[in-house]
Amino acid sequence: MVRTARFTEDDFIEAAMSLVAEGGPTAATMQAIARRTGAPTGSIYHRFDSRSAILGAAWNSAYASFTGALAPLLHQRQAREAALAILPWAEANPRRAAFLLLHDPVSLFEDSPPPPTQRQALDRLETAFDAAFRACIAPATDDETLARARFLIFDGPIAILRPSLSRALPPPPHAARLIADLHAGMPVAA
Amino acid sequence: MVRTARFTEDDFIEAAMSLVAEGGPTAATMQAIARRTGAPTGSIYHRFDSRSAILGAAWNSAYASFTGALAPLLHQRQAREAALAILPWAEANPRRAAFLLLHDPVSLFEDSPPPPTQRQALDRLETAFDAAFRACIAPATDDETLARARFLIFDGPIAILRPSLSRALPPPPHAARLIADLHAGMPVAA
DNA sequence: CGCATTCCAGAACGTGTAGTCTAATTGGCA
DNA sequence: TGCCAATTAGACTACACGTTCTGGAATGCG
Repeated sequence: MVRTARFTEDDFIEAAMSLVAEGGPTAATMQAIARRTGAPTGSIYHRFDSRSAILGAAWNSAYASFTGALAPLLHQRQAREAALAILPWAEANPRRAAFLLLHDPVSLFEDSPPPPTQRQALDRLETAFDAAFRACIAPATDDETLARARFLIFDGPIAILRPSLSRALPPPPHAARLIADLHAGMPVAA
Repeated sequence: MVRTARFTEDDFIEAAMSLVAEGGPTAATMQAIARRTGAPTGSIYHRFDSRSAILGAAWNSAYASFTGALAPLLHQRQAREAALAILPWAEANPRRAAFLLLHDPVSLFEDSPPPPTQRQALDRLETAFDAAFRACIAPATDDETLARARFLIFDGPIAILRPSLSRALPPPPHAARLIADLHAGMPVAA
């Protein structure tokens, strides 16, 4: 290292995340990232091969953070606690949460897919997290139980969280009550 | 009328809807709409002032269809039946459902908002539907009850429906059971 | 039969995009 | 002090996009 770097990879990842969180995938143009970080576009391409590479890195980072918060609870077969854990995670990682949960991933990579290396890393993250999820509901493996658990642990809580996420507000106090009631009235193990 | 029209407004609306349903808002470019309908771009501009006008018309049409299917049930205070009615509606209107429920509306109009006329028409649809929703949960008006009901009637069922919507498949048989269980374990009137 | 009107048709324009290229700057090290 | 690789810097290219423009084709009416 012979010259001190003014910009790190994380600077660009953070900028891309918050731009997507605020204005959707198309808001994260290279020039918008450059403006937000104060870097010229050339410096971004010095760190990343392409725009998809930045978005892919951001996605993997946010996904790893999310699954890292939930996987231990799933392995302990605590479905309710895992669902509730989404709230403090989102409050502690507002940009990551809005980036990951608010916008549709298909729009992120529709123009060009992320580099194969990142795609493989994401595949590993996904299979590891899927294993945790299946461990939580084992021994059931039928489609209905899977869909039910996916709704109770992920999609339901995320739907409850979405209104406050899209307003960049912390989860309201009744969000936790809603999720708890959801699990009380409709247990994962039917 | 002096020359028979080869393309109608609905041709372009339908094309825009299915393009968005399949590939997100950015997939519905004017050239993509032109390709799908077989029309040159000039013919599209003969029917619509702008791209936002097409997307706005598509949105209003889909929203009107959706609320038209649910509002009567809400006025009869049948929250459970309204939530369940989303399934047959989505099965009967697969393109509209995927267009309306799968993708984030903020990405649709982020570049340029729809024409004021359409915006006002949508406002009217929204206030009318909100009145139906409030009639369903009256006399409660507190935030928690509103959020709870919104989740039970709309966001929850939509989250249950989303996986099959994004695969362009009809709702699986267990979707109705899931929604029914949701309302059985967690009634709107707490 | 030709005129007026409606519509089709697609080339052309300006803008904003992702990505490239070349040069200038920086700072540890011999 | 002078070298050299890492990094910044931003002009530049090629392209896709939304939109406009001009011309031609069709059809009801007099």
